[in-house]
Amino acid sequence: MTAKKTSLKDLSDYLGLSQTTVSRGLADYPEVAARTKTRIRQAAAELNYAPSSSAQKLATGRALAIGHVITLSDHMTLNPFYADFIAGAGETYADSGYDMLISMVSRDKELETYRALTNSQKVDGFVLSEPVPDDPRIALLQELAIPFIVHGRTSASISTPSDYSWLDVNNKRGFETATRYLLELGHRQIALINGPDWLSFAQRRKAGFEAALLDCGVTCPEAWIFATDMSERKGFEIASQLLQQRQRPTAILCSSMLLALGVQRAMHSQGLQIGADISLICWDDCLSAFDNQTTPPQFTSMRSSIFDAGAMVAECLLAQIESPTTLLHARILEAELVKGQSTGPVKS
Amino acid sequence: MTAKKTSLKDLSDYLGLSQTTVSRGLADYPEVAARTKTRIRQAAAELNYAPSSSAQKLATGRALAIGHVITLSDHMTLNPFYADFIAGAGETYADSGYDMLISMVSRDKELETYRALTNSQKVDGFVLSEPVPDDPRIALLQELAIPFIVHGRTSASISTPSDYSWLDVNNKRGFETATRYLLELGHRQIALINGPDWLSFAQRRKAGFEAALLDCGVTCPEAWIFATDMSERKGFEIASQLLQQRQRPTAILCSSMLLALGVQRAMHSQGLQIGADISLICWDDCLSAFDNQTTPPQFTSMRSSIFDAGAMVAECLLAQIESPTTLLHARILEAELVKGQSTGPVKS
DNA sequence: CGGAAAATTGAAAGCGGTTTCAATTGACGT
DNA sequence: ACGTCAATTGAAACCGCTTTCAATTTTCCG
Repeated sequence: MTAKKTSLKDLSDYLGLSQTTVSRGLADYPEVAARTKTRIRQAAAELNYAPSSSAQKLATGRALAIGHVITLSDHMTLNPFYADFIAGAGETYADSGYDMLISMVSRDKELETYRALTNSQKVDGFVLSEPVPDDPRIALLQELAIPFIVHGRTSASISTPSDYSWLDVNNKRGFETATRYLLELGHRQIALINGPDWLSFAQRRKAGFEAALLDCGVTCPEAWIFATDMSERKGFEIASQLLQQRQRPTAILCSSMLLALGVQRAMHSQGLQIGADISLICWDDCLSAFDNQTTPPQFTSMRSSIFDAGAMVAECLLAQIESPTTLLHARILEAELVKGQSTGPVKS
Repeated sequence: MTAKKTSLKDLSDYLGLSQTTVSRGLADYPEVAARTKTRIRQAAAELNYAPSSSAQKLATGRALAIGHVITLSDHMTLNPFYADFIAGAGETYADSGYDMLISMVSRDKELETYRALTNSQKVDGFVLSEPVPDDPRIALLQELAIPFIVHGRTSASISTPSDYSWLDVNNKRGFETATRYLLELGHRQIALINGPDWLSFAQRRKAGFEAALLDCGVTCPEAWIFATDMSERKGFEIASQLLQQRQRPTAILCSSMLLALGVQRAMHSQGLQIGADISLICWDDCLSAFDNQTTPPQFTSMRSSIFDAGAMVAECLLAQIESPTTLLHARILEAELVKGQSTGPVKS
């Protein structure tokens, strides 16, 4: 019943043309007569022809695919930020005819996976996420000489030219701005619930937080700075503990909306009014599952769409792949302070 | 500097053997002498040889890849459930040497994408998610004669043999059990906040809910049954409205923990105590970002790990691909009722 | 030691495209 | 009608691996 897949040969036989001409016709080469092209296209559609991707890859050497290697941590957690990021990137790939290859591996197989994907030529490039300072993946990919781009960056300052491509949001300035805003509102007792402290972005946010405080001569006890997984539950647990102390903060800065939801729950369960009793600002990645887009928004936040970031990262990478002469990309995005209902002047 | 990728030919030349033997040696064919094999392996490691995947695909006809086509809906939302599901499947693929190919496309390009991936032989099979009754994707894939498995199922009852493979959780029984539990606690005014009503799983959950009610002669006003996107915000909005009615439910059943979090926020903001004033049961997919695993759990829920489901689905599909004689898989999982802090006897 | 059977290894034909270089066809000017 | 040059089309090599079938080498026994 189901005839075998039609190959180029089938198609050319059917048309009474050579494979060469048909191949060219489909690729829209100028030297093929217009009439022939139409004929070819029509026959292709008729026979439902699609070139075998592997044959194409073999012949051209291009895989037309981008790799994302995701490490499932110990608790097998795939964070929702990554999901939105991937969605953004994926859309761009699809629009450009690229495929997205995702490898879920444990951390100990991570480097090996990059190497294998590269050697077997399954992908034309990689996107790295969640860089850590001095990330070994970067060194490896440079050695393998395969194009890649980092979402985030390791440790270089913005102005230092780096030897790899990256696109990052200005985490430091973002939290500096947020902190300043709290300070303007009169807050002096501010706690920070940050992401895992080995990640570069978390380090930068903390730096921004501290810079703003320092600038105003305000200090924050070490015990009020938390580095944690960014889950609702952690937000709840940390805030619950924080709010029971005799001396408690009048404002809290969270590295994600998930954490903020947890904090909110803790506040509610202790009968505290968000915005009135305690102010809260969170980073808002504009995740589709947590939209903070009501007017006014539920949370005052530093907003920067991670979906859009995914799309931009993908674009840069593809540009780099398609024209190898392209210089490295290094780009910083600014997050926007969005005033919502979760902040207010400090209670006197 | 970076030498060209080593090919099989390079390797065999280096060893003074034929490509045939080297190829066989690497694939561990029995007819290759043990000593030769070791020599080959060693040289391969030395030269950092990895076969070109496209050449391999071309020669064997197997892509060693599974496709997941994800449609970004109008709001470009990628739901977090899917992320966990994918993670589970991805892990299985990686363990079996398969790649995961993800295509993010708009809904109108969906079918076309399945067709293209199949025709270009980029994948050996597909995993479908979120089936709708009479899903056109199923018909298409059957026509294309490519292996696939559905997470969920269309409309057949459990016992009816279906003409495609699927793995589903018993949504109907799950919500029937949950509803019964609420009834046992004395609740008679129960509202349902369900997922989008065109999705099969939502229809089944609703059926379970109604079956349990009917069984006890309890009725639920149509206005208390909601079909909605499963986001925190929707949960909040719906519950806010629901709780302001003069006659309000004493218990609420939610199709996801995300919705439950929103409901919880609405209750808090109206000064209601969850579990005491109003009981709440939600479906818990064990998403990594929302763990409900404290003891006792925050929410009473019907629990069934979607990560595990992803892994199981992947296993079934791979089995089907590797031995085409394998019969279709059709398997149902039961969700577990986990009693948490969000339910209590009805207030009299 | 001779020869058949068993163990290894190789040559070459695909797999299904792309691309180089040559061949054919057609148009045009004289 | 004929030569010339541009416009089209083809033949065949090649991409890197698998696999069929044949060739070669060993091993084993009478």
